Amino acid sequence: MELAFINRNGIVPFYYQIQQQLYERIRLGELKPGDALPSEHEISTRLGVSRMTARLAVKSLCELGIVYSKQGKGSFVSGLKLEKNFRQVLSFTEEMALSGRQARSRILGFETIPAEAEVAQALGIKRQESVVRLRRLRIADSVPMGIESSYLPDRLCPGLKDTFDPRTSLYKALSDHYGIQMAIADEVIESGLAEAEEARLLRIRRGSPVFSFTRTSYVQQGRAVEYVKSTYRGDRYRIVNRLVRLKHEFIERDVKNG
Amino acid sequence: MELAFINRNGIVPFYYQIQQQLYERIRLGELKPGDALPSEHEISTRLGVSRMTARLAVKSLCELGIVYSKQGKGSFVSGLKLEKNFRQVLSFTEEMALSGRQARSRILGFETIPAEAEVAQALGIKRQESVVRLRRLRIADSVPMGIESSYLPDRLCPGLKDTFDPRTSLYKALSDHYGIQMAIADEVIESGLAEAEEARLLRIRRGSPVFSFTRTSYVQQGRAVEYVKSTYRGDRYRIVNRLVRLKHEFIERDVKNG
DNA sequence: AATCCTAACTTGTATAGACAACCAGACGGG
DNA sequence: CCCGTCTGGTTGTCTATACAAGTTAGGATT
Repeated sequence: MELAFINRNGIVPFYYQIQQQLYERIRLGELKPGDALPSEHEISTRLGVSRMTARLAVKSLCELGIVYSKQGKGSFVSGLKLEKNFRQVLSFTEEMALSGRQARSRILGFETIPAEAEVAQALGIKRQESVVRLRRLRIADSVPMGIESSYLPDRLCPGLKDTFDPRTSLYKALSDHYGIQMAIADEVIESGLAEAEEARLLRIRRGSPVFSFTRTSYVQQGRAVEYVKSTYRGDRYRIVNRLVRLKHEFIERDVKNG
Repeated sequence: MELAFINRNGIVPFYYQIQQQLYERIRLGELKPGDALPSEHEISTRLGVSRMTARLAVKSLCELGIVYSKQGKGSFVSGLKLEKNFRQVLSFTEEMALSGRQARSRILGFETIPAEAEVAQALGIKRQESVVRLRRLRIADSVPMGIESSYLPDRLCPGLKDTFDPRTSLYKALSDHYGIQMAIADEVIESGLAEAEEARLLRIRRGSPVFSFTRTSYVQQGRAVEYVKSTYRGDRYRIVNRLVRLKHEFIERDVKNG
């Protein structure tokens, strides 16, 4: 186990390298659910970093729900497999990779159109302003899972249609060609029924249960850059989430019944 | 702005007090969306704590999506409102209170029964072992929202039926009478269709879209103490979540499509 | 034998300081 | 005027250390 100072992205922080090493050991099954991670002290002496750096690595895995720490005992691998990550903005492919599935996409449509009211409001632009719409069928292990329609203001990413390589990530294209980096996303999840066209594409019956996701992504200045409406199969897709009862409750108001 | 060492829960960490103070200033509108927070240096000198402590306070607000930080510039209030907290274990009433609604419950059933296979497996007990089942209709602003069935091993909370006051929280009863404190919960969310009895209770049509929640709650030792199956109306209930894009991407493997 | 207590381990909080990376505005030379 | 450079301020990472607090095992005491 060695720390490299450099990778293709330039300098990589120690804590991040340690985080990756630990995750790799978990992913390979060397550390199984319930197993204790090396203690912060052991990591720090073994790798020659300070305990705070080792701690940062473990803490970042905690935030992802992959491990949990108990004061006085140690840090342990949590047995929960995340099928949907509720902490990070992840692309469909990243999400599937986390649960060990092979993701593919089929582009259903890619055009520049005037924004309809709902899209304009979400993106904070005028009605009829040009937006790019990218419609994709998302496929995991050859099974169609969902339909995603992404809307982006054309002004922010002119010529996206020409520069975008469908084999790469949309987020990567936005970052590389336009310097746009997503920071925060708000997501609304609703339960609905498959409409005719959705049912056909997803190979399910009309009226089958589906998830409807509506996601608005923002850059750090708070400006919305992407609005996504998705429909996912209710029979194949489910959301797994781990909730933590915080030591110090963030919300402390007078809530009495429960 | 002063730091108190003690509150009703005992000693409260500095960083948490600072976090609360900052959040209060945001909540009251003293710090508006887009405004810069005091710099870590300013917080540390003004309050007489180290910069790392001030940083911890700001970072915890970042994780909640309430503020964002930019290297070289500062930390800023993000302009987004949080409707539902997806990080903490919250009871129905707490959840409704957060979105400003009045919550009520009607007890549909409360009995001690032998555990069926699904319940036994989730709770890690033998089949046929006694479990308490509490079935409640959850009502928000006089509108029926969902049906919750909680299962608890009778062994862990003998006599719950007698001690439980339906007007108070189940979690509070478990904590007060049995010393049981929830620490972690794993939740699975699925999309489904309302069955006949559910539809009747929720006053919706059979076959309407619903959310199915399955939640297993654990105490810190990792033992399961509660298994909850819920069905919530798809037309009235929705999940709002905020996601954060991490600076260093967690997944760096060969993810090509996105 | 049962109980208490201590020691050694863990994570949690906090300090004081250092340098790097990044940003903006001021300043200067072309 | 334009364009680098400098400079001071910010967050990001990291070190070394210290003590608090929770857990566990084993030894001492009763």
